[in-house]
Amino acid sequence: MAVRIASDGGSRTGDRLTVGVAARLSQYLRVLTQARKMGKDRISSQEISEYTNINATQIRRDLSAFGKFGKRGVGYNIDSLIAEIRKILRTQGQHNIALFGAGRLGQAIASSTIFADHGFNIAGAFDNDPAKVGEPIGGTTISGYDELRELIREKNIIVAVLAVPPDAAQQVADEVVDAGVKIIFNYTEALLDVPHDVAVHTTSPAVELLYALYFYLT
Amino acid sequence: MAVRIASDGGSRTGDRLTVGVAARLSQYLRVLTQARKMGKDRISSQEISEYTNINATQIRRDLSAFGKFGKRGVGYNIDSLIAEIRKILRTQGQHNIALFGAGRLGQAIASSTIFADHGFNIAGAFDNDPAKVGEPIGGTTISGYDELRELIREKNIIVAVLAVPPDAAQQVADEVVDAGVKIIFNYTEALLDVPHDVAVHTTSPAVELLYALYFYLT
DNA sequence: TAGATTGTTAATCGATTAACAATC
DNA sequence: TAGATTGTTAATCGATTAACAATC
Repeated sequence: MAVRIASDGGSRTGDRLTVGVAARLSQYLRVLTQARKMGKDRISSQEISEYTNINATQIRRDLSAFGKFGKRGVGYNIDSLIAEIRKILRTQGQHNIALFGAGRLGQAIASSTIFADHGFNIAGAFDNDPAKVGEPIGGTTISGYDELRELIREKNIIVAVLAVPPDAAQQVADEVVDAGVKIIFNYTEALLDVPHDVAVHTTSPAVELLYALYFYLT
Repeated sequence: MAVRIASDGGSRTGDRLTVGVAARLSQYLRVLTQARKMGKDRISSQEISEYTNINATQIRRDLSAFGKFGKRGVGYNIDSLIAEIRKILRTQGQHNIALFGAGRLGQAIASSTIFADHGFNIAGAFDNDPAKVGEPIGGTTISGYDELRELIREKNIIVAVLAVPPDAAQQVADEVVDAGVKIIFNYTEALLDVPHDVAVHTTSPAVELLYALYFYLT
């Protein structure tokens, strides 16, 4: 467990990060990972700011609460900053996740590097179409829903990604929750009812557009 | 233009919403739209809270800054609340958007209702594969990049959705910006460099998972 | 009437920002 | 040395929350 620190400017309460800080650190990680992929070695708070729309002072403030990771006049070394943030977020290892739905969206997800880039390994994929069961998808094979419980337990999966039709989403959510999943990433527009100890994250591109449009229109 | 209001508890500065309020109102709209689709007529701030992870008091506070939309002891009428929020966000009409990339992800986007549900009409779709040009996708037809400028001007498009391979993303971004697009919704993990008057929104499911995982692990 | 839920207040806490000395 | 950028302070602003009267 982490060391309890009394005064840190609000980034931690007790030994837990605040929601805001954890969200921002994750954003920095996205930019750093991609910048490294593009061959960059170091980056300034100003550059991170341009890609995240988070104020540069806020970024330096967030980071300096945990140590002096930068070099004045130079910026931050990307490799070491990634390592530091991973340490802070305690997400250094690999995590197995399960994908539900092997349609166009599911296939697009499985063949992209968006999850793998951040240490998430698609360890199981499920579809209710018998014709798809046994077919390869990404680095794994499509399974039927009858193998769900066993695979989730065996691979120690706590994250489920839902890429099923919206009218099937609640049923799949019920099944994965029952099998022990604690975090659901919902690509459908369905509103999911889950127990309080399960977290649901729903992507809603249209919502983000609505709000971007407001600032364009005004 | 809107009426200037002096004192409203911080939800507006001058006649513009603050970023936080606009983002939350968009979230409420997502939940309301989906709740209506599921046949509900009214909803309480507590229910909206459960689906958005935004505090119920905050929700009532946000809404009451613009009028008394609810009924004590009853809740909010979904249809009228949707209309009110659309009025506040000035997004009552239809908006034409353009989709770039007609691969699995692009096809999944075009055939889902996530954009249509919020008034976004995919008025153009582009792919650089000549074999795909002319094929139907969603409610439109795939065009080649040579038709880009004309179509964007003709259909008055200011929003581009990027579902292309990551290594093509910057080039497509450059072209759409040049053609007049002001908002880019980026489904790729690429970091996009654009002029300051263009807004980029990047989806990063893995980032949201990292951060959800942190709160699960601690 | 009794129960439920809004609208609103007041207090606290975290986020944001400008500014600048320190230093690479 | 000159230029750049971090680390940090101080001040302000917006978000969050509990509590509860109003009222459907």
